Formats: sequence, C-alpha cells, structure tokens
Amino acid sequence: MDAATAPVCLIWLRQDLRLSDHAPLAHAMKEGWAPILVYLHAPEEEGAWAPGGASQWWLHHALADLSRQSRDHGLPLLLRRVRSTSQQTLTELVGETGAQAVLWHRRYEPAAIARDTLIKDSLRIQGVTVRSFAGFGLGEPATVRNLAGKPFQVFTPFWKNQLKSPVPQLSPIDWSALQAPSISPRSEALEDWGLLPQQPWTGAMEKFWEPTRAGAEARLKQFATGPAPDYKALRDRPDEDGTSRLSPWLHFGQISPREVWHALSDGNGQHAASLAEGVIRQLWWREFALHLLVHFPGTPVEPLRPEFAHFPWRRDEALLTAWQRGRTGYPIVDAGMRQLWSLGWMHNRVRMIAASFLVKHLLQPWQEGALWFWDTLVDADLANNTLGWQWTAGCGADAAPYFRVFNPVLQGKKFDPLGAYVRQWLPEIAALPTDLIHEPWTATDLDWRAAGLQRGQSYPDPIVGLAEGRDRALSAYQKLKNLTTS
DNA sequence: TTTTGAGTTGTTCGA
DNA sequence: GTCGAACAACTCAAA
Repeated sequence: MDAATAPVCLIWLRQDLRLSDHAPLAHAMKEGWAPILVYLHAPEEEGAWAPGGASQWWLHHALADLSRQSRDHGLPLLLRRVRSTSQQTLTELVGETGAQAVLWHRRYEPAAIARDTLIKDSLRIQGVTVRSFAGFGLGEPATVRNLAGKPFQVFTPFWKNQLKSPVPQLSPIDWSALQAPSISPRSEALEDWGLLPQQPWTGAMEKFWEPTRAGAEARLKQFATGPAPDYKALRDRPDEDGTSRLSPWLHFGQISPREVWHALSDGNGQHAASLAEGVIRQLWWREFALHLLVHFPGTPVEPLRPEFAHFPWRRDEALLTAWQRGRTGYPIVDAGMRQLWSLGWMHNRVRMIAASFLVKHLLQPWQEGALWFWDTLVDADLANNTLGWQWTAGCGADAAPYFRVFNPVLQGKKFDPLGAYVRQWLPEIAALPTDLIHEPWTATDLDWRAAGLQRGQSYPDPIVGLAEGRDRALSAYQKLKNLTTS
C-alpha cells in the first residue's frame, strides 16, 4: 500500500503526549494506516477539573515538545481548540481528513469516560472505526475485580491480584513502517491557547523542570542510576533527591508507567521481589488510584465512607489561606507549601504532613486541600489527588486510622534532621540553630537575637497549638463516630 | 459458609 | 532512653 492510498487514521492524544510505547499509534502502523495526531483543547469538558495554572504551564511545554518530535518523524500534529464539543470537532476532522479510524488511549476521570463513550458511539454510527487502548496505567485498572466480582478497596489485595497478571508489555513504534498521510490539515498555534500565565510566576519552575520527553528520559536515567537503589531509605527525606519525581511526566503521558516499569526492573521480565518494596510499588498505587476513581466516580468531591459527609469541619478562610501561603508557623508544613507554590511540586512525605495538618490540626475540609493541590501541582492528577486526600482524612479506601495524626515537629526532626529542607524554603528562619528549626516558637529571645532575628517579625507563631490541634481533631473524629453509631 | 488474619506512610503513654 | 500497647472499624481473601 503506498502513501497515497493508505487510509487515514486519527490518533486522538490526551494524557499520552509521547511517541513511544503507544498502543494506538502502533496499531495504526501495524494496520498500514496513515496516522494523523490530534490534540483537542477542551478544558470545559473536564467538569470542575479543568487543568490548574501549574498544569497548563506544563501542558503548553509538553505540547510544544510533542509538536517538535512529531515534525521530526514527519507525522502531522493537529492542535484544535474545541468550540462546541470534542465530538463535534472530531467529526469535523474526520470530514476534513477522510479518516476511516480514530484511536485513543483510555482516560479514567468520570467526565472523560462519559464524554468518550458518547464520542465512540457517535463516530461508529458515522461508520468510523473506533478503538480505545489501555496505556495510561500499567494495565487496565477499570476491569480489575476481586473474587466477589467487586472492585478492590484495599491496596494490598489489589496489588497481589495484579502481580498475578502478566508483566506489562510495551507497544514499540517501528518508524520505518510509517505511512505518511498525503494531506496535512490546518493546525492552530499553541501560543494562541493562552496556557502560559499572563503574569510570569514560573521562573523557579522553568529552572527546576524540563517538561519534555527528553526531560523525562533524563530524569528516569538519573533516578535509576542514582537514588533508586536506596529508594527505601531516601524516599522519605525531603532534604534528599530520593524520589523519582516522574509524576508530572507520567500524568501527561510523556513517559508511560510501562516504560518506567521496564527501565527500573531487572530485565528478566518478572515482577521482581526486590522491586516490590521499591518504586515499582508506587506505580501500582497509581494503578489503584485509577481503579478507585473508575469505580467510585463521586470520590473527587465526596468521601468514600459516606458517614464522613457529617464530619464536623470548622471552615475558616483565614486558616485555609495561612496554610496555602505557608504561614502556619510550623516550618515543615510551611516549607512544603512554599515548595509547592514555587515548583508546582511537593515532596511526597511533606504532602502527607501538610495535608494531615490542614485536615486534622486545622479541621479544614479535605476537599479544600485537594482543590489547592489541583491548582498548584504540575502533577495534578484526579485519581492520585483524590486517593491521597481521602487517605489523609481517613475517609477513603484505606484503613488509615483516624488517630494517626502527624506531628509536624516530630516529622520534621525525623525526616529533615538537619533542617536543610526547611532552611531552603523558609529563608526567614534559616539562621536559627538546627535544634530549634522545627519548633521556632521554643526559641528564646536570646536565640532569636543570636540568629539576628526577632520572634514573630517575619515568621508567624503557630496558628494552632500542637496539642490543641491534635486533641481537637481526635474529638471531632470521636464526635463523628458517636454520630454514626447512635 | 464462616472464620480469621492482615492491612503504605503515626503518636503517646506508661512500664 | 527504650519498648510495647493502645488508639477503631472495616474490607478482603484465604483457609
């Protein structure tokens, strides 16, 4: 079949902005179809979960990079801003290109599932071949069931079940088999989509991240040869470079979890036991989060355990704002929140500490924290964000006991023992000695003077007492228990 | 069918 | 200073 007669196939890209391990693309090429890549910008169709500011910044660069890569391969990439619906735009594109097939990787957000189902039906009615593929996860998290035929609600059984499945296989692309399409319809200019912020606040992000495929590969290689073997020891240390930091590339699909799996596995094609305790296990947590989101689509806003709808939160704008700005008076919390604002990313351990503090010590609804993370994280992902916040609040799919209240001072001393992380993000107290850095309110006037500082001047005193916050949280959870058992 | 053991990430208290 | 127990309740899967 020559290029002139090869049937055209649209590859609808979404959270799979890569040209490797790509099942739809591989399928099109195997069929001898001429692929045209399509990215539709339709934030309105994401419901309440349109990408936040940090995500849009990343998306812009991911698309710019993808556009360069596709040009290098002689593959057209069409960017279209959706005016009415994605369904309408896809139908138009099928008309413009004469495409006989439309292929995509499945998404798992409730709004996306609903939309994609409609689109699949409508395109089929028009006589177009439509096929969707698993590939955002390691496997197909939507169809996993326990022996009772129900979705899993506990990680370990889910994970053990999944380890019985075959090792995820890559879908490599054989570029020599590429049939270039003879037509090249108009693409819009990425710059016209306004994904970059009007007021540039992304300077630190530009320095810290390389939001491209090359950046993903470089980070993966660096991680695999660097901290990965010590993951268990280093992963909880925000003052070290111990986590993979691959989450944003994974969210946008610039690298696939299968590629990460293979790069970090021992190459024997087995679910190696040594990896089970390490970073690979985190990929299965990601998988579990997708599984939960599919089967409990209300969970981005509603607690999985329904009784938590009656939790006695104490909404307080001032407390929420203090938390968001990193001015709670607890250094490890504030350092995390400032890292988040600056880099669009926070170390996993600190996410747990900061989230626990908001939900427990401050008694603010976990949904408020989830919204803030959604808007500020470059790796904002509905499945992961939902699982994380519900886990923290104790209302989720996991038996996280309500009495597990993180103590920000103990956590700080344990995981940032030298105070290096806190000093990096809270320069205003960096001069305090290490034994005071995680509880600066205990510093004496002499300590402050010795550090050339003044108490309360540039860094706030705690907005809630440690014991007071803990006791309040425990009694709120107790109240809920009484409420639901009486 | 029923029972049983186990389950990502912690803290405090008292011996 | 160290160490074990207590802090709930429920889901899941294997026996």
